[in-house]
Amino acid sequence: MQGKIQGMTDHDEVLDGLVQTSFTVMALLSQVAAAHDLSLTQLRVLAILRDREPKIAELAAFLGLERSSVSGLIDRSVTRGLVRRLPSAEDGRVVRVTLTGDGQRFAEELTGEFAVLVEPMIARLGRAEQKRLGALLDRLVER
Amino acid sequence: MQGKIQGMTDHDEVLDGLVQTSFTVMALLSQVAAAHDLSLTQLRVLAILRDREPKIAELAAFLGLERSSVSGLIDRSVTRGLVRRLPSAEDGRVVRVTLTGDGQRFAEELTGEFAVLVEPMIARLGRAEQKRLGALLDRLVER
DNA sequence: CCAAACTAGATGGTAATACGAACTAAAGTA
DNA sequence: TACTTTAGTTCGTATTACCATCTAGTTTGG
Repeated sequence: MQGKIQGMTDHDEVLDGLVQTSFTVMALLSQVAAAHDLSLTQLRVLAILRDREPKIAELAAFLGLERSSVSGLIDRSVTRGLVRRLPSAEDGRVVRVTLTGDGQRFAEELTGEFAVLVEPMIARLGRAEQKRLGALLDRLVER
Repeated sequence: MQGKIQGMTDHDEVLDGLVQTSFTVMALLSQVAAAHDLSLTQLRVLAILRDREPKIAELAAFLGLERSSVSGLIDRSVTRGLVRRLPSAEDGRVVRVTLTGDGQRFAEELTGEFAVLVEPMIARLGRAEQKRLGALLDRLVER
């Protein structure tokens, strides 16, 4: 890219940094996904399911998609054996989505691959800076 | 979301923060795009063209897409009068893509709307922290 | 200096998303 | 029990991106 642009306020600089960083991160995620014939959204679903067992509607809210879209999304992952639909005991209408064993292993693998790809980026910062960045980002997305 | 997860190293925390932040930023960008009947990619093209006049191939490399995809992408933006194809004088094969006047105004507008949406996020940090975050992010994506 | 090889971009066919509207089944409510 | 609401699915449609192919302009080698 082109580095800092003249005449930028601090505010603009954060803004630009966030956008640049986000596109870079998304590109790396897409790369991992593509390497395993997954869409970015499918990758995201696997990541989300690592520590949750959401209903379809919750998953939709999480992803910012319509329920109908998620339904199809889950279909494809079920077909690949990565994910399972569990009927809910309390409410016969709801479905809980969970990772299968394969899905879990796959999700770990993908996480690892992503970590390897981001590593060189993160490594540009020293330990202390990493810690500070982590804390700042956490505050940004908190709640 | 769920805040910090136990047993995370600093390293993992940055990683997680980057992903969370990226998805949030992308969601805001998508929101701006959707409000104006643009795809995220189209929005991105407008942003890129604000300070560049790339050939199709360069644009493709930038976006991480195939040239054929970019060709269609530009078609749609041309139809909307936002963008123009300029033949190159030196090489009769190449096309330079540039913003029209409308496109420029539109791009400014979109940038402004995005800034408004991100503002509350950034405002969670104090001035000094914003500055530090900006600097750290810049180092991450430098070059 | 002209034919062959290469390059930039466009086109056409295909597959994956995502949406909205309509539908089914299960709860909740009056 | 009938009416309404809710969860999820299904279906038809539009958009997006890919790959393979094609066209036109450029470069190179004989």
